[in-house]
Amino acid sequence: MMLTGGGDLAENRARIRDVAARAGVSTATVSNTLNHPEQVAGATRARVEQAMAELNFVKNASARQLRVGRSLMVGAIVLDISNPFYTALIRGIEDRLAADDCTLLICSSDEDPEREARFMRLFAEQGVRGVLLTPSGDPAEPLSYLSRLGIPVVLLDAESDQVSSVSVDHVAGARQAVSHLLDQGHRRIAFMNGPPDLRQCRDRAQGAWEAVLAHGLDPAAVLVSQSLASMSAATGQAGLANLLDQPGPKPTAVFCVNDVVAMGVIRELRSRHLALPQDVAVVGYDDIPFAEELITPLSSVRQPMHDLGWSAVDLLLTEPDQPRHITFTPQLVVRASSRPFGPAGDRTQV
Amino acid sequence: MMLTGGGDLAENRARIRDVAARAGVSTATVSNTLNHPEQVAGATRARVEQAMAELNFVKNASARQLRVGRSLMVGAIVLDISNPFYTALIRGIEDRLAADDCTLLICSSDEDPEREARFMRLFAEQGVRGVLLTPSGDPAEPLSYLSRLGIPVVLLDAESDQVSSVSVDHVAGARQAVSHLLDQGHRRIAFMNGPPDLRQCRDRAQGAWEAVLAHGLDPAAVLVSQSLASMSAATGQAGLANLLDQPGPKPTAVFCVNDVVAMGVIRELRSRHLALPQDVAVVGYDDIPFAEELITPLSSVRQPMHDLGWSAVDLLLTEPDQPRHITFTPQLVVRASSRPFGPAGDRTQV
DNA sequence: TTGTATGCGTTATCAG
DNA sequence: CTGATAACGCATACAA
Repeated sequence: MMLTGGGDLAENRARIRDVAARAGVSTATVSNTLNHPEQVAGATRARVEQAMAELNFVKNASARQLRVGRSLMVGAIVLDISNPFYTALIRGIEDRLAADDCTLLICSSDEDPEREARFMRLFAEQGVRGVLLTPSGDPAEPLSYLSRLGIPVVLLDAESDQVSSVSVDHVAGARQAVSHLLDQGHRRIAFMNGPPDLRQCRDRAQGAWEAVLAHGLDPAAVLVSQSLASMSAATGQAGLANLLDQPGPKPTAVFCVNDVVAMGVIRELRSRHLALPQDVAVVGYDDIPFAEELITPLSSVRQPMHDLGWSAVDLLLTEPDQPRHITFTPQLVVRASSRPFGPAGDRTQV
Repeated sequence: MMLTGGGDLAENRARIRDVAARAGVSTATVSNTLNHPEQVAGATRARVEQAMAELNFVKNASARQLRVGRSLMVGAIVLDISNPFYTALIRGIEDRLAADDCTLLICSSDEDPEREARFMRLFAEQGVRGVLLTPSGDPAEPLSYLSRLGIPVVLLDAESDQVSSVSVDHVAGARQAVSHLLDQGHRRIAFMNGPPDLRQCRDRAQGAWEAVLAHGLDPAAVLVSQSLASMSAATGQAGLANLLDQPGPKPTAVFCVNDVVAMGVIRELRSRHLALPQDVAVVGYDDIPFAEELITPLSSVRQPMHDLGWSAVDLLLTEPDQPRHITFTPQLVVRASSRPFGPAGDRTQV
């Protein structure tokens, strides 16, 4: 009848029981001191607190969570933690989370639905209080998984009528970017897009299309699109190389699905000795902090990264009866990479 | 005697008990199917697995952890998650962690010892299997806290004879950077350093000093150092502004404690219409992916970010009897920001 | 090969 | 205001 029980890690870790013994009270009182201090007499509370200090008492979150059924953790899945856009988003998330003193379990799906599913399971096993999801593809599957388990979700950059979501009007964002390029006289515009599985990519394609139509031009003639398998500098560079190697008229401008891809594009332009913006203009998306510091400061569509994260958590923790949808409007910031005249180092808005 | 028990979250979540009932076996058999499948007969195992699928069974990590005493999570504290250096490090950490299928709990201390301490407590409460720590100051306190609780630690960019650590030879790194600037003829070099609480900052100061001595010059005359309260673009910019506003001879070169600070410095130079590198040369540290894409490609001391993270986890999970210390040697990458001749857009090494 | 029974550390109920 | 005690879901020793 020898149970091994207890792990090796917590060998000599003080439990509530030990604190109780030392303070000469019951475990219930210790627990109350911890969770309902107002119900404990000042003197006893002091004794208990002293005992806790002396024994280096640390709560056992597993035991607590097992008992109460929910944790103070929130899970978040972002597409790519290396992208400064997502680290800025994470800041917003953490700031709002701190107010409810929850902590964040962040995972980077790297746009891989399988990784995403794995992290989903992890979150479920951990009993997170909720999940913020930037889906790698169709959110239907992860959504039904979480809903079956009763875990609240807020979608980022995706929508569903089942759950709340926070989005950016990417149609408008892309429209601004492409309109701007058309205004500059560009009539052959490459669009380095991400995988069409991502709604934000489809929306940006839509916005680009609309902008061309609004200028009374034929989108099929003006836009030459390329879908990248993932959104990294490397794929952006390879994508543009591929596009430029095709026969036919070359684009005079490139609109990129995000700034990291734009960095790859710029790298490729430079390696071909194409001048930016004289030979080819470039506009990115996200307006990460590095955008304005690049060799040629990059025009970009700014998203309110911090607010996105903040609002998403707010929806999650507030949990309205009806799913709510918040939409932000992005703002094009024009810099030298798409402004043909004036000194390259010249800085303008923002 | 009505116990509320169980939380609201997991209201209708299948437990091992439910799976057992459905499969017509005992809970022990279900548990075995999960953790020791080889001990279960093929037929029963199939029945159990089917039942799990039908019920959407998800393990309860809290209960499991409470029983076995340790979790499969590892905690990591980085100084600043917005800095691409740390996201690259995190990649290395995750890659190694995946091999032991552990998951990562990442927190950004923002160089604040209080935040660091809070996360430390969180890790302890969660019963993490170990901690990777980039300390915000003197590691003595967090170290003794964790050791009291029996939680293994590996230090990053800090050392102690109590625990294993992974470092970079920052003395050598700074020496290379400053030697290079001296070789270019600079005799008045500003050093925008971080807080002296950080060992890596003290080491880099030491390396800078040594480089000047090695050139037979007087460090006090050549180096003008400034300690920034934190290492961000904003503090870097403010620091340089402050320094340039002082009376006396102006520096002709700036060595920055990291690339993000260098970005701020460059911003300030630009706002004063000082040309890079003709008026002032700049060298950064870390060689983040953006360094070579900046307006003027930035010379920087490259650290093996991925390997740093990977090795740290390896030490943590291997847990040698004796603390081990791994030291990497960084490598200066020279780019246009510190090379006075040749066209600015010219790219060389790497 | 499978089933029975027990305890991990905590919290909440209820009685004193 | 405090104490005794039963669960929370799971993994294990041991019996069958």
